[in-house]
Amino acid sequence: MTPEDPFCRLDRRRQAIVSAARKLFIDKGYERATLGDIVQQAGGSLATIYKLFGNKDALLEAVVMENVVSGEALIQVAASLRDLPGEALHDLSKDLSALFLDPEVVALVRIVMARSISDPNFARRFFERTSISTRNALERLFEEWRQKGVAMEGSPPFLAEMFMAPFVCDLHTEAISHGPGITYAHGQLRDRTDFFLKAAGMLVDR
Amino acid sequence: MTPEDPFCRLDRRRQAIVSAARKLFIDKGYERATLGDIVQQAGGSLATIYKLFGNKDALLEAVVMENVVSGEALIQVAASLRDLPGEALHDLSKDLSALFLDPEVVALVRIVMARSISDPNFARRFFERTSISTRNALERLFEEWRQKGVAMEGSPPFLAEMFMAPFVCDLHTEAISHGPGITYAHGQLRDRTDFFLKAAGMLVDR
DNA sequence: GCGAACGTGTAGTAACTATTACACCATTGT
DNA sequence: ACAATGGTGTAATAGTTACTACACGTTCGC
Repeated sequence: MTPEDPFCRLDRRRQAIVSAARKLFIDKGYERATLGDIVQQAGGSLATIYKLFGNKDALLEAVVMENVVSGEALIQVAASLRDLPGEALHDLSKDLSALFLDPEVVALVRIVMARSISDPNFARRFFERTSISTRNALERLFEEWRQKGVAMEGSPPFLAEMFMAPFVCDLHTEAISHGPGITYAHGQLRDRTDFFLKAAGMLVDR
Repeated sequence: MTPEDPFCRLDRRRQAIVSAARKLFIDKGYERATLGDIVQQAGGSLATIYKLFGNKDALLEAVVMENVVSGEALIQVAASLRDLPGEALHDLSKDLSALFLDPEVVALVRIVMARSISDPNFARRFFERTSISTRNALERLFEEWRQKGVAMEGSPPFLAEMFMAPFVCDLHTEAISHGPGITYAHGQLRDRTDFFLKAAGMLVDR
């Protein structure tokens, strides 16, 4: 009658706390979300939070690092499904924009950027596990293509940067303007990618 | 013996307060910078702050809005000094990157993004007076060139977005990674602009 | 010089928050 | 059933903060 996970109650509590904390940090920001709020939403007890995390900072660390998503996987999938680089990049631009504009991701970026003022290292760690990791994977992909003989103008790091810039720019815009979400006009993502392909000398004729 | 500005003491006080507040908001963030800190640094009295601004939020508003810088002026200057669009854009890329990576600008972006969580309208106003205003000016410039017969592929809004993306991306990176400042490798800015010019079909031969 | 407007300094208030301490239930292995 | 472990609920602490109230000194027009 107790089919509980092997990590019985404590772990469910932990998940409930992290989940409630994430919601509240996203809604009100780190400083304005109080531990009282979190306990009220997660149920359980304040003492449990301190047993599990030690302090509020560590709770934020857990919330953020458990929700870190890199675009690395997307890149590998897009590259493996498509033979032509152009097509792979078109797919990738759709996936990347969806990932970067996910409201939870945007909200996390806001929180981390706020925190970066008083804890620069924390922000840098977050940034390395998300954006930098994505850029590195893209860089490796360009390098791989180049070695297979795909024609391209510009070094892989440069191309990776130029390909990602519009998506990072969207993420930044969304995070700061706090708008209702960016929606792409029909063909806009395609135009972007074609723009990149042309400049990179990777556009297969017409 | 009193060559004070016409706006005598009160205005000097106001400037001292805004200046001290800016420094402290930048160093510690909005929430962690206390009015006590500000009074201590600016001299004067807490009562004066409340007489001048009413509350802490309004002080932030004053600090941020008095330091808003748009790239609009840079665009007009670059356009008027150079005849060839390509050369104007090369100049502009240097000026824009310098503006967007100015440590004070980056720090303000961090503060505003943090504040956007609890005051979305404030952040949107800031964003409109900086990034959007710059993009609009760039858009008008492309439109002007087009009407003068300059060949280009893509609509002015699209081109403006694509030209600005790498600079916004740098700003975002700098704000979140809190690094020691981005320094461009020799020729990197030039490569970026050439990359854009080629994709936009604006590269004059060779 | 004088009086009034103007800033200043100080002290106080009321609210809030992270963190700790501790006495109760509940669940579990035996 | 029983003790022990583990989580809960509550309450208290200690520190901080935005904001207010007020009496004192300073400046300025005249």
